[in-house]
Amino acid sequence: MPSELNYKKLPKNFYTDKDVLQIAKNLLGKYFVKKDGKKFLSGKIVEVEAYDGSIDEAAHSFNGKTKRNEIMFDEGGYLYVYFIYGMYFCANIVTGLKNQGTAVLIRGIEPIEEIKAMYDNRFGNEEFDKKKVAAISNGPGKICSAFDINKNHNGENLLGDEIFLAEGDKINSKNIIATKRIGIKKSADLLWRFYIKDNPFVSKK
DNA sequence: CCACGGATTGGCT
DNA sequence: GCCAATCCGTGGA
Repeated sequence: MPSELNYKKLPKNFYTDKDVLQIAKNLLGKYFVKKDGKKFLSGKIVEVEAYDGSIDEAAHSFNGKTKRNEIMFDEGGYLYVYFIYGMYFCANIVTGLKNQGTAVLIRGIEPIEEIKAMYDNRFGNEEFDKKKVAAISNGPGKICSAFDINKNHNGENLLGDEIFLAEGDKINSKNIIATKRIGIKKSADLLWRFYIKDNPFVSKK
């Protein structure tokens, strides 16, 4: 079990030196960490989707820069948080070079540290029900609820100490499944969703 | 088990 | 005014 002292933060070039599809796959197995006072909420990334505004109509960046999506046009290493369906937030990792408009949506996380704190963020301070653990963070809106991520975290620098990514498990490429992305109508046939085979915190098969 | 629809706000046509 | 990179409860098989 890792302690916060052991987190080895990913360097800037992790976010900038490869194309968004490669970075999406590389993100699987990495730790997502959010500082919460003296504690660190953390989990392992198990499901992601790539978005590329240069060729992908589903990307928020496809129609150019706006106030909402401007962080997607910055260089890699920032958090892009958007509000959806009047109720939920979703968190993305911005990748690539300035003005590229590429990012990776985090869709599934396996809780690692402070699981009860994340459970309470999701369900309130109710009695712990083991059967609900799988529902803590197996979806993009659920992740933001569990980690208490909202519009205030849009633009967060992932090289800082509030929210960052860290080295984690090495995932064998034969255990990475590629499928169509969830819940989009445009550019729907691209196989740009990647997840770790058989992990219970993947949102859908 | 699966399919369907309601919730509820802000961004952009 | 339309509808979205979602989630959850309901109702039927």
